[in-house]
Amino acid sequence: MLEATDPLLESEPDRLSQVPLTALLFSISKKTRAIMGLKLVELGLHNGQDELLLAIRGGQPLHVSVIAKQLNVRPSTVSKMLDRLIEKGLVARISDKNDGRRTFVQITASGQALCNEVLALHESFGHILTEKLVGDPAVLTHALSETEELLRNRLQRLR
Amino acid sequence: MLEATDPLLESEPDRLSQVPLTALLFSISKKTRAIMGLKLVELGLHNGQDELLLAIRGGQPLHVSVIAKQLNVRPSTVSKMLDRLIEKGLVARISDKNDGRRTFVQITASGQALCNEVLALHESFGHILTEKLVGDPAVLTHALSETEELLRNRLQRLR
DNA sequence: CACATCTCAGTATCACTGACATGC
DNA sequence: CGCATGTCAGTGGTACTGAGATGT
Repeated sequence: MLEATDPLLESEPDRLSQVPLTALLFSISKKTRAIMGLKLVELGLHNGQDELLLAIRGGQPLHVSVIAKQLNVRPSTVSKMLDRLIEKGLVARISDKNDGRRTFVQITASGQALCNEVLALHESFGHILTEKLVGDPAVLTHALSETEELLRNRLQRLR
Repeated sequence: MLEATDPLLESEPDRLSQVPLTALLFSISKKTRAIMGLKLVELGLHNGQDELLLAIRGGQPLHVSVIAKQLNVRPSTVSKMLDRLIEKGLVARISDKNDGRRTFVQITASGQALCNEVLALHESFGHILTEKLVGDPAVLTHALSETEELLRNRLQRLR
């Protein structure tokens, strides 16, 4: 159906190969999100909470604004997410004694445990990706790596 | 930082290249969604409405359940999205005279116009992806194509 | 006082479930 | 009647804006 390797298509990449490329990228994004959403529900999580958990899995407390920057969302969004994660006992708010305005966020023991499950999920997801891959995984990784960098730069410029 | 082309990494792909691969994929998904979300707001759209519009851009009316299947969501979700898109004058509900239970969804003229802007957006997005790419675009397209197919199969099995 | 940080209230949207009306 | 299709009500989550509280 898709004939990316057809040399004829490369003669006019500006018009022919871009729309399919973006269509692919959008499709991949939506499906990745959808699949992860289904998997995360099994862990009792929703579609952005894993990212927050992973951000603080190191154990050292992070400030709300730092997390917000990392997740590319507003501090108020993080604050509301924290309410829910705290209710589940996965994270904790800790006041910063050096600066009363700031709030530290720390992962709890059960949050850490869940985090490991999330990581296992990621690994099994990677398994799916590579096990049926006919091409070289390194090629895919490299292509995705480049794509990710482009998007990261782009997003920073837009924010 | 990432050394995907290092042959040493390929010796044990099961453990070494999977987590980075999924991390990349997740990062790409989130960033694509974020960037598109920002762009769509400029068109007065939100993050899933473009997909619905594109689904019916052909002009021929589609049933709600068909659209739902295409977007991988429930018919009730589509129904609520329709309320909002109808309010903006982008789509219309049309009753099916052959089957009173069913509802056709058709794009309006202004919906079609907006759809073209969405497509232009996709094209410019593709431009971003390819213009700074050092490798062969066909390689990237092929890799993404394979990834998309894997995810599609996986999502169908989970649904 | 000006500024930073976070929280809170309110809004919009996606997506789900479950109940219901309608029609085959 | 049983089944399918779509809508509606309600819930829960992300994410935003803008207003406030608190502290530097």
